[in-house]
Amino acid sequence: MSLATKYNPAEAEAKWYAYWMANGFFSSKVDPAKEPYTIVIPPPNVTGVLHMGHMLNNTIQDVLIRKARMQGKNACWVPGTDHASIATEAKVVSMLKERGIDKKSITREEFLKYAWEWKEKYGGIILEQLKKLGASCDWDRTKFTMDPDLSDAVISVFVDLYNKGKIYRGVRMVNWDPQGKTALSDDEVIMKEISSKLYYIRYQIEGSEAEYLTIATTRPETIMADVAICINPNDPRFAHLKGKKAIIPLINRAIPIIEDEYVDMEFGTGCLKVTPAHDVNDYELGIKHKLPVIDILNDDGKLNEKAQILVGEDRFIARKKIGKLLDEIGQLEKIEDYKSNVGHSERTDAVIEPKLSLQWFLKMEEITKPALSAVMDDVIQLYPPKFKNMYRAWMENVRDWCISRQLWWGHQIPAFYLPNGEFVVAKTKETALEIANAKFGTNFTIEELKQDEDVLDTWFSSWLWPISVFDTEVFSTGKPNEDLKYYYPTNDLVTAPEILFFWVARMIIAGYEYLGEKPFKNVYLTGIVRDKLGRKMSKSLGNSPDPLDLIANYGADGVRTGMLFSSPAGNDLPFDEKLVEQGRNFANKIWNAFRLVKGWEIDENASGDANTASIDWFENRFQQALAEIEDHFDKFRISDALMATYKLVWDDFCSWYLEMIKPAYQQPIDRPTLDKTIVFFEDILKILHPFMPFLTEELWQQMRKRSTAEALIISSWPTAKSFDEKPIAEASQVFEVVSQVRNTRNAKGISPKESLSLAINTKHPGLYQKFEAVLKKLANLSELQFGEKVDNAISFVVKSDECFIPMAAEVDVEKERENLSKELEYTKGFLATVMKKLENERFVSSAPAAVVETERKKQADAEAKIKALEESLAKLS
RNA sequence: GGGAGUUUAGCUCAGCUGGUUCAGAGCAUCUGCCUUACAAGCAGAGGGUCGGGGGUUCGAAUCCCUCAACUCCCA
Repeated sequence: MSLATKYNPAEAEAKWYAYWMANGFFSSKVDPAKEPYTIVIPPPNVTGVLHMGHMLNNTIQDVLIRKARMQGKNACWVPGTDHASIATEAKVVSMLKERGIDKKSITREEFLKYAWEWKEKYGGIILEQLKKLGASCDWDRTKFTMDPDLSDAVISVFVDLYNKGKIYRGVRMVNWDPQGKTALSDDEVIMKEISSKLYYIRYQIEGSEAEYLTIATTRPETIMADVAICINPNDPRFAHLKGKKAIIPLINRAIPIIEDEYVDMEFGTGCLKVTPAHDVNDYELGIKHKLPVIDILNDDGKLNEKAQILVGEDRFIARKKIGKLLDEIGQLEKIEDYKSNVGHSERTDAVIEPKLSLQWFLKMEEITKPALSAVMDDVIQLYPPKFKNMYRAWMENVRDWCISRQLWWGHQIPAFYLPNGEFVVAKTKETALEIANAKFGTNFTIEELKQDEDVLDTWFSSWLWPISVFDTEVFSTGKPNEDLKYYYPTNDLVTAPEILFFWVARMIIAGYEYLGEKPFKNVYLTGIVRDKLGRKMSKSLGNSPDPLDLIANYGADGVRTGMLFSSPAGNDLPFDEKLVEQGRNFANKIWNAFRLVKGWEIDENASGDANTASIDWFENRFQQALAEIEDHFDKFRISDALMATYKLVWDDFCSWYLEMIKPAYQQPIDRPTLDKTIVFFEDILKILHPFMPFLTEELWQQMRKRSTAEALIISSWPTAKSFDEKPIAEASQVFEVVSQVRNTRNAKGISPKESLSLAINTKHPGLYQKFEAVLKKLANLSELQFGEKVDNAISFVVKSDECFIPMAAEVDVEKERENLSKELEYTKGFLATVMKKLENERFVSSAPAAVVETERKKQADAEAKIKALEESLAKLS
């Protein structure tokens, strides 16, 4: 035996990945004769590194694509990355900072040069890491959202939607990240519960020295931006204040007291300060009551001169100082502890500042309609379907999408501002100039046009991904190319529920808007990978293992199966290294099964008759398991498909089948059995391949000499055939007898080496005779007899068959009686529950015939078993 | 505050439109084994009032009501 007792993954992984690549097995070309099966990768951040979430997500995609490939489909998995504006720009800014360069001191062009350098250096590392996992992407198709053609597509779409009147520019309250100095979409804001303080502040009533009202606020630093105090018109406490004015403390500016039922009389003091520039609700209120807007904060979150006091102070420092100042002049009534939900930037974690600013928006109301019905009508299927509700809630209450970002890294908005204060949207500056001069009858020069400084939200490019990876021109031409016609719509999308709205919904929107067709048929939503304590794995917590270390320690196949053991769709995966250990052990088990089979000598003259029953059983059992596995795959129950495969391989193939046909030590095997066993092994390698590509290819190639065209990765998936339940049931009855004999050994402390004899009192001796060789081998029996009564024996009952193991030593009759009685009691109890049903007239008359029939069968089985047990008991005396 | 989801063995989860010994699987635990494919293993075993309560039904983990706990989304 030349093979090591332990599988060494590292070597196989490097070898076979290179082999698959060299032979172009991952690549896909349009072929109308074949059915396409397409997945587009959720593009990871170009400068990111592989984390556990990617591992789970991409393992699932690879399982799906490898299976489809083996099923003869034209499998195409398109890889790529996105430019992740905010995250990447933040990284570049801090890289420049380390080099002593301030972003403000350099031009946009210089900055972009650094950014591209950064991208060239770190970009694509993540794709190389995916190869270690075994990802069988068509790497020739690798795309990046800022590739020139993909960028062109983004710009075309912007211009198109603008021309259709769906994109507009407007002043809106946005989520402002003062640290990243950019607007964020609602989805990029994370709400966190924060302990803060509620400040109770007194505002003097104008024209009355002693009279004042009190407001409660968590943001005292914004009082200088107050433009009104609002009371509820139904609130008797403040009726006397109607029409009067209040004076803002510290700056002594008088503001009107207005009335609106919006004010909650229960909350705080019932008086609300209205600050339209710094609160979304106040902004709406301001519009309703035609109030002015005073914005006292700069883009960086510091107070500006409109605040009059504390100019230049940071908002949080100002908050504390205002509190102190108010206290000094006696206008601070009290401070209470208070918990509130405060928005934080997903990227920088800065507290979000509601801010009025001029941004670009996409109107969502009309454009989302086909995308909503596609999911509601299951034209696009979500797995698990529970996410439909969430999807609908979002789509029905969707707000216009703020698509501009105050960044440089990304697609610069193609809007050009003219000296006359107007602007023109066009793909290029040249076109913009033509349009401008034609429209306004002007003679502007190209130098006079100034392009919008902002870039587009990254999602505004990735929402085109399932289209633009195949065809970037269709957005302007309307004519799909051959690739797009063939591969679109794609089949399955595998992604995280967190981005169901950000990305999945928007891809659906774009798909219908530009092709009138869904971008994918199925959306498989994975869970979040968490640590043992249930925390999300993150770099900042340091609770995530390095995926590449895991691969090095447990093998890619071990990690892949480990990730899938416990990850039903949509459920979080509480990661435990035990799982990948189990995966590794499984790989090793298969490896050793191979060592066994590979080590057998052949006796060409030997007959295989003794093994025909075993072979017949496994053939049917394999088909039964295959049907089950296919069903799991159809329903996207990937972990269940893996578990069914795992049990078939470990329990049925290794623990039963191989033991059944295994020749005695150093004895040869017969040719027919070996040939059949190798076919079984090959089928097993096939169904394992999507989960464990490396190990299976390695063993496949060692099994026989293979040509390139015979590689496992492109071999054909086993064909499902109908199967016969009978041999499966017969074998399981025989296995039950084997287990009972082993159990008896265990209970009596008899060594497995000591052979026993067995007598069975049965109406079906043929069943046992068929498996006689197997029974003798697996239970270590010297003799198998059929007959009525055996003296001094331990007995047990399987189905209605009495089994006796004669003992050399005296059997403890009382103990045996006790055991048999116990089982008799149980069976009688069971029979009673069955009879209760059958004696119930209403059950017999109202239950379906098949159900009644099974109950009758249960009755017959139980009665037979009771009879056998009673006979065994009688023999004990 | 509004909505959704979850609750089944120590852990992670199956259990489809109520009815096959339906109370399951994997892991973990316990017992005995280094039996020449595999100790990363082999052979056995134990373990749950299906969150609580009520109802519908011949029959409920499954359907309805109610309470409780946890999670997520939105405000």
